[in-house]
Amino acid sequence: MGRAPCCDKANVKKGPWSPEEDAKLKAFIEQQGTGGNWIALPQKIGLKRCGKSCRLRWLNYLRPNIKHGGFSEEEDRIICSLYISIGSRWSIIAAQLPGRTDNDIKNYWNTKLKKKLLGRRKEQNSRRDSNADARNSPLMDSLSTSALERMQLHIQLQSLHHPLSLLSPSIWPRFPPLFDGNSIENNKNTARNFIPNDFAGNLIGKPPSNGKIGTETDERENSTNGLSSPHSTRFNGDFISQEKPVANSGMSLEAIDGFLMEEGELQNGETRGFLERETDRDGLDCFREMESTSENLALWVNDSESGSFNSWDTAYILGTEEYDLEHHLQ
DNA sequence: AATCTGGGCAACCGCTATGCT
DNA sequence: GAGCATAGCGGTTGCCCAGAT
Repeated sequence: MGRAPCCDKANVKKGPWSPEEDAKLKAFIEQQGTGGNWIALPQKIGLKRCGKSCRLRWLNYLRPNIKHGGFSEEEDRIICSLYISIGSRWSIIAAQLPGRTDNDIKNYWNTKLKKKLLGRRKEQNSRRDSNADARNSPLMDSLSTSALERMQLHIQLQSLHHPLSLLSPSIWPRFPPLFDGNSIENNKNTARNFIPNDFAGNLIGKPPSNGKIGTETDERENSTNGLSSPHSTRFNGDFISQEKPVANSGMSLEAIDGFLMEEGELQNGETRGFLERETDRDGLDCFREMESTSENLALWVNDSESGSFNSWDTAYILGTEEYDLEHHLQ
């Protein structure tokens, strides 16, 4: 027998929220909080809504200090930086942008930012075709969509800086890391080198107590009234502050700025001061993923259900020097 | 003016993680 | 440890609207 539904689907209203519903929900939560039980909340206040729907409405729309639209360039860069590093972990990305919701960022990325970054330089298509053999390899097939997308972004970035590099028959041109020199500590090929500092220090620094690869839990509404601590994210018990945006991100904002170059600069082959180092390509976990696929598959956390790899999880493993791999693999 | 098309965004769905008994 | 309820997350859907035809 399957699990009982969280609500009576037949008697639950769907679709857009009315101002009256918003007012009811907002007033109740502001006065009494969620009571730690979203499922029971709609009944308490006489809303014919699913508890999950109430939670989503509160988190994404009614919660105080929510910002909608009008993303700044600084926010663009942070989103790009984190997406390239950790992929579509929207809740984590949102944690670094106070007032922004994961849904908002996800929509913004899917509808605007991604196109902004990937849609440039259509004339580069023929060059990319020259690498078709590499892209069609079994190795590439085993990579997650997210990793491929991030790799595509990085390759594009590479092509901007070294236009001839994509003519190379090798799929492993030298990919300079997307970091400034300050964040690279001892070049130990750890995730600390490419995960923004807050993550490296507070999220990756400790192995999970249960030996499982980390999962993150958004704690924004876990307080009793759902109002306090609107920006703290838990990762296996370690909290990171969301009050401190990644201004000191390990990934140089100037590097991300390269994504946002205007077409004229591209045409002129100009760059704006990113990708100065030529030492390695370990700056991005999408490449780490590729290497792992061919050589170190055992290090990977393979989600056999979905068939996808999780590059953030890998970043966790590789980024934790003291982490016991054997323990993880047991 | 009517219809079509695509973008933007709110909301929903399904799955996994977590906590409790 | 098992089973269940709930929370949370990310992907997807579908509606609305503006611009194009």
